[in-house]
Amino acid sequence: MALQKPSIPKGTRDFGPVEMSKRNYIFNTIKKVFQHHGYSQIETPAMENLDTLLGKYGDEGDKLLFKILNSGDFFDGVDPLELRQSGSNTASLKICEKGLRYDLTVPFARFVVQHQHEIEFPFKRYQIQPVWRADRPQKGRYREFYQCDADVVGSDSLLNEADLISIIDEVFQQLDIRVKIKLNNRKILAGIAGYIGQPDKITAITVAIDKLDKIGTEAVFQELQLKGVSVQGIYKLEPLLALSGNNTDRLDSLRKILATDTTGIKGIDEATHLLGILDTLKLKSEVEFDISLARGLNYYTGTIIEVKAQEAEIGSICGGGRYDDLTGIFGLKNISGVGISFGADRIFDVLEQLNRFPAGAMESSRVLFANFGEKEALHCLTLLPLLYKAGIAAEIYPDAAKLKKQMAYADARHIHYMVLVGENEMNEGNLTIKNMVTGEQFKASPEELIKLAGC
RNA sequence: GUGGUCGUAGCUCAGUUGGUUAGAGCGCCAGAUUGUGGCUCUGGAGGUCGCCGGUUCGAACCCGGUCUUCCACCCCA
Repeated sequence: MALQKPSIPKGTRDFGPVEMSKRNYIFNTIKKVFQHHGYSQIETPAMENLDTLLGKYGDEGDKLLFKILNSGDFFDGVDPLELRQSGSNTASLKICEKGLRYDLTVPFARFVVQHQHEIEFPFKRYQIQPVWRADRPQKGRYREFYQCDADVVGSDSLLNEADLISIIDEVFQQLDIRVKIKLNNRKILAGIAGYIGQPDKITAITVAIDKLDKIGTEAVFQELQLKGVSVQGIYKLEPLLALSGNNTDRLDSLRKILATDTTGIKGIDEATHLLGILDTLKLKSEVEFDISLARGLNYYTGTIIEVKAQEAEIGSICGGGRYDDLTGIFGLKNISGVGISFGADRIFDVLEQLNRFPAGAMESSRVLFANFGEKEALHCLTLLPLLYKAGIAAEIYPDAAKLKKQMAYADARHIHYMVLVGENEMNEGNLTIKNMVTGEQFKASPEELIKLAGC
């Protein structure tokens, strides 16, 4: 067999020990905050039935689904002629019944409906798992990446939104990333679409104005025209996008403009109420009400949340929102949910860029016993359990290699203490401890080692 | 899905109009130092120039295809 060059699929990555330490630092931080706020963990399978996934993310989303070819003879019972004529998209549905999950929210909705009788509502769950998108990779954009989701279903109280936003605030506080939390409300966007007389164009309008700060007002108007929004509509839209003042000012102005639109007013009420709650929470992060925030996912119906890193140029690192009827499609009506999703991989990129991983994020042993030979090694092996019992990560170098090599190994792995027990130490009944950071070296007892390495 | 871009040592990258034996820094290994890492010095190993094909007396260099990387759209964490 010809030697084959090993490789992994486009848009996927391997993670080495150093990267995993750093990733675990992110996951652990997020996980801990989720748990403190009373969320319980669940997991769902990597693959879902395709009909669970299809139609939940819009046409674009459907295209980005990875589909899994049926096992066995997938052509069995399929008319080849019909297959050929139906086009590759439709054809794929005839030979694939499963797909890789695209996010964690839809599988969660499925989970809630399927297990509704075992669940205590309101149900607060968190989930940290990879998702897959058949997108074209770019920086900060992968085909396999992790999402860290927290959702509350079965309660439409805005306290849930506030709780999730304070989670966001806490997580980024702990990770030492300065962020801006942007808020909007889908009902306001619907109200705007109604106000300018084109409620049917809500998607086109939201997608277009979402690009406002990126491409500017002119380009947004051009795109709107292209999408069939009338000139009068755009004329009415203009002052809305130009609103100024603080969050409250802008909401108040909006309230006057959208006065006759009940949906719009409801959205404004929600946003105002939420901002009021957040005010009393005294968050560390800046919270901004932003009318141009749209977010693509079709299922959002109320609050929309997006988080941007202040110090790094990267897409959003966390997003979320309220969806009133996600479970409805699976047969469970009147269950409202709200959730957020941290993009762990982008957060990784931000921390890497800002060099903000703490030194302690490097997981490694704290103590390395040098190996001077069989007899000495056995002696060290009897000491190791003492360290383990004290919760200290420790190991012995497996080979009686040159000390130089063993020390270089400790150095490379950032091991803090090297313990030397050779013939002399064994006879004297003590240890030589070398601090690999300061370089100082001294004799001590095992108890002193534990005391030293333990803190 | 559309348009572009990149690929040379483990890593970051040089490599002249196509011309003999493809280089550097870092890293790695060994020695200077038989129980002492980092710093220094000396030496060494390491290459299908992404892959396949074409043009040519001759290709890392030119052409086509393909895979990968990154970028702009689209969309998104």
